[in-house]
Amino acid sequence: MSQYDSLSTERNWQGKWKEWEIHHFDQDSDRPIYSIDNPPRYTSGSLHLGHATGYSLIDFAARYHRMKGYNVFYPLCFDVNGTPTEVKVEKKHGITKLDLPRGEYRRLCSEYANGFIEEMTHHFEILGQSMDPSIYYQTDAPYYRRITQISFLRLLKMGLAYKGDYPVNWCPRCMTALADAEVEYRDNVTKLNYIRFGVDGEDRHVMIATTRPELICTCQAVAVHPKDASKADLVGKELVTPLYGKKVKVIADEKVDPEYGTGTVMICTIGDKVDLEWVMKYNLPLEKGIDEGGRMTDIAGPYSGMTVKEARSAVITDLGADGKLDSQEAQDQNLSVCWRCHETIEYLQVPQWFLKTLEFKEEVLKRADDVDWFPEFMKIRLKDWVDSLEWDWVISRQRIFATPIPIWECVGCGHVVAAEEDQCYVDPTVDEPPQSSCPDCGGELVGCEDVFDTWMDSSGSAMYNCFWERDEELFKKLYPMSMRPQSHDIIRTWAFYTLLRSHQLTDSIPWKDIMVHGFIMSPDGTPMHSSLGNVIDPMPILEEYGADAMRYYACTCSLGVDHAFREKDVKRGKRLINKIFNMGNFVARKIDSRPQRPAELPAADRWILSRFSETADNVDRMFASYQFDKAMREIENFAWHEFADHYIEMVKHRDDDAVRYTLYTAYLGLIKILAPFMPHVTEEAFQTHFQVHEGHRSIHISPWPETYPLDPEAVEIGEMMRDIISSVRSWKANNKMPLNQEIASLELIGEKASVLIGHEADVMGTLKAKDLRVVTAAELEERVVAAKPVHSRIGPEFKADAKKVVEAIKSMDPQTLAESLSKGKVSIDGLEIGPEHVELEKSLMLHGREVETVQVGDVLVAIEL
RNA sequence: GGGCCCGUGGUCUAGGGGUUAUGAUGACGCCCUUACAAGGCGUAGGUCGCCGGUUCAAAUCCGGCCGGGCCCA
Repeated sequence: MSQYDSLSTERNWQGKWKEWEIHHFDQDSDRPIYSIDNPPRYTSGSLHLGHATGYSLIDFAARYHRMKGYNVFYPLCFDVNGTPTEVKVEKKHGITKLDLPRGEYRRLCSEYANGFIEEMTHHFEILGQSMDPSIYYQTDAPYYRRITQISFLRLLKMGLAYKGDYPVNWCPRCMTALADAEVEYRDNVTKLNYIRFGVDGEDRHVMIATTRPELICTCQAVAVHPKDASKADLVGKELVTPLYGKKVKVIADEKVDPEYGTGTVMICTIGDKVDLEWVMKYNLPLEKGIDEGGRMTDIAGPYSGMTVKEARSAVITDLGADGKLDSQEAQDQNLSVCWRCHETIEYLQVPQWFLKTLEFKEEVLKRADDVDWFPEFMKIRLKDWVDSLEWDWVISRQRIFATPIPIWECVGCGHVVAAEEDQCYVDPTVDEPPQSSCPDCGGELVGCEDVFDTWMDSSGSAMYNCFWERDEELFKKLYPMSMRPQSHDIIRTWAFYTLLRSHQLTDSIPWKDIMVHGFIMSPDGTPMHSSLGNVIDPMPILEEYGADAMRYYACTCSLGVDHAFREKDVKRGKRLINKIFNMGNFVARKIDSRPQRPAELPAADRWILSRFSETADNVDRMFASYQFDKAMREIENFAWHEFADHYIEMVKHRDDDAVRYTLYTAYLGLIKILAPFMPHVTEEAFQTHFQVHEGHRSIHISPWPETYPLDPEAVEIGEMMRDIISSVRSWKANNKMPLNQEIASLELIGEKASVLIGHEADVMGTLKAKDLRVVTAAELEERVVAAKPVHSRIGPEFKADAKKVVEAIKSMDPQTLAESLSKGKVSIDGLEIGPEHVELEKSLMLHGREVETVQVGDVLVAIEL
C-alpha cells in the first residue's frame, strides 16, 4: 500500500482524540501550564480560509507545548455577541431594532448565532484542532457576561468608568455610538460647494467652501487663518448665513488651512472632528442638526425630517434659486463609515458611558513592553495607535444583542444606581434594581437600555479564562496567560483593550507572549471579499487534500505579514505527507520490536542521528519563538533530503541492529517533531509502527524526542559518504545507467578521503561496487587547474590590502602557486599568503587504466565499471 | 499625509556584510532503484526594484527614489 488516505485516516484519529480526551487541561496538575488566550470564534457560519490558517498556527503552539510536557490550556470558545449578528438578523427578517420588543429581538439573534456553533465546532475538528471542550465558553452566556459586568462595576467604583456628554461617532443605521476603533474610512468623491455668506451691515459677501451645506443650520462661527492677510479685515465681524439669516462671528484660528477651498471655513455642530475641536476651544453652543436616525432636526427648518442626503440636495437647490450658490467642484474625501454596515457616520452628542483610557496611555505602553511580541515590530502598531488616541473609550452601545450595562437611572434626577456584584449576571431592563427608588430624590429607577461595546466582553477573555472572580487559587495559578494569538488588524482593539483592562483591574500584563499573524489574501494578492467574489472556501480544500496538507500551507505563512493563498503549497504538503507515510512503511519493514542501542554504531548511523538531534533542537527553538515556517523548512529538509534521499538509500543494503536502532530512533523522532504540524499522518505512523513498543496512547501526548550534542567526526564522515554516494548515483543517472548498475571498483583519492577508511562497506553496498580503495595520492597525476582566492579569509586578515592579494592570486599560474604553497607561505609584496587563503581546484589523471572520474569536494572518485 | 512590512530565475520564496545566492513550483531531459512515479537524478532559467553612500568586500548596512501590501489619519 503506497497511498495515504487522508480523509478516512483523519476522521479516524479525530474521533479517537475526542474519545481519549488527550487535549484535556488538567486543573489539578502541578505540571507547568501553557495557556492560550484563544480568539473566541465569531459565530458567523462558515470557516474562512484565514481562520483555518490562523487557528492552525495556534494549534501548532498548543500541540508543541503538550509534547514538551506542559499542561496546555486551549479552550474551545465562541464569540456570540454584537452588531454583525444583529445586521444579519435584521436583513433576514427585514426588521430594525425598533420593530420588536427587546426580548424578542434578542431571541432572534441568539437563535441565529447559536445555530452555527455545532457546525463550527465540527469544522474545528476537521481542521485537526486540539481545543479543549472542557473549558468551553461563549461570550453571550450569563457566566461570561457576569464577568464583563463585574469588571465594569469595579471600574465604576474605581472612578474609571463615567457617563459623559461628549459627541461620539454615531452610526445612524445601527443607531448606536461607535468607538474610534469601529470607524473605517472610505475614499469618496463629493462636491465642494462655494456658498455666499453676507457680511453683516455691509453690501458685500464672503465665499465659503463646504462639503456639508445641509449643516448651515448649525453654523456657529466662521474661521480664517490668522496670517491670511486678505481676510484679516473680516475677523471680529459677523456674517449672515444663507437660508437662515443667522448672524455668526468670524474668528481667526491656526487650524484653518488657507489653501483649502476659499480659506474661509464654517464651523458647524458637528460636521467633523475639527469642528468638534473648535466647539470645545471656543465654547460654542452644540446645536443638533441631525438626529440619531440620521434625519434633520427642527433646527433645519424646512428640511426637518429629511435624511442628510435629501437635505443636502434640497439645500443646494434652494441656495441656487436664491443666488447664494456660486459654484461646485468635485472633491475627493475620506468618508468615515461604520465598520459593519458601512453607513456614513456622524458626530452626535448623545450621553454615553466611557472608560478612562487617555490617562493610561503611558502605562499601557509600559505593559506592552513587558509582553514579548512575535514578531517584535508589531508592537509599533500598538504604539502608533495609542499615541494617536484622542478620546476615552466609548463603551456603551444603543444596541440589544450584547451584555447589558448593569445600572439603573433615576428618571427624576438621573442618579445612577449600580447593580450589586452578586446580582450579576443581571439585565436591568428586566430585573429589579437593588433599591426600590432613587436614594437621592426618591424618584423612580429605570433600567439602563444601553449595552456594552462587545470589545468589553472580548477584552476580558484572559481574565475570564483564568477564573478571575470565580476561583482565586486557579487565577493565581493561571494568570497572566502564556500567549495571545491574533491577527494584526485587531491590535488597536482586542490587544489594546485587553492590555488596558488587565492593567486597570489586575495590575498586570494579561499574557507573556503575543503572536500576531497576517491575513490570507486571494491568490492574486488582493484581499478576499464576498463582494469581489474571490473568497476561497477551505472546506473543499480540506476534503481534497486533508487537514494536514492545509496545515502545511498554514505553517508556511510567516507571522506578521499577509500571504496570498497558493494551492500549490497545499499540494506540496500532501506530497510531504505521502513521503512521510511511505518512509514509515520502509522503516517498518526493518523493525519488529523496540531496538536497543548497540555498543558501536557505524558512522552513517551516528551521522543521521546527529543530524536529527541538530534538526530537533533547531525546530525546538523555532517553535518556542513561533517561527513555524522556519521550523517546517528545517524538518522538511531533514526528512526528505537527508533522511529519505540519502540515509535510507545508504542503508538499504544493510540489515543489522545498528540500522534498526537508527531507523527507529530517527524516524520516530522525526514524526514527533512533525506531529504538531501534521497531527494525523504522524499519529497514523505512530499508531501503526510504534505505539505497541512505546506505550503512549497517542503521539501527541508522548514526549518531545531526546537530543544529543553534535558528533563532529560522524558528521564529517557521514557527509563525505553522502556526497560520494549521491555524486556517483548522479553520475550513473547522467550516463543513463540504472542505479543498481554494478561497479567493478571505486578509488577514492585525496587527503580527505582517508576519513572513510573503515567505512567502505556502506559506500560499496549502496553503489553496488565490488571493490573500494581509499588512497591519499595514488599513482595519479595531479594537476592544479585553478586557484581561487578565499574572500572570507583574505578580507578580515588583509583588510585594505585584500584587493591586492586577490589580484595577485588570480594572476599567478595555479600550478606554480600550488607547488610553492605546498612548501610554505608565499610572499607577495611583503604579504604572507598561506594555503588557507587559496582554494585549489585539481584535475587528477590516472594512467594506464580507462576510468571515469567524479570530483566530490577535495576527493576524486575514480570509477571502473 | 504618517507608521509598519515587502520588491531576489516565468511564478512564489530563504538568506539581513565574506566562496559559485536558498529552496519550492512550473518547463525540459533521463531513470520502474530494496518505501514512495504523488518517487529519484539532472538541465536551463538571476545585472538580488532603481540611484547614490559606507566598507578591502553590499542581495545584506545607511540615504533617496520608484512600485506593491496592511494599518492609521
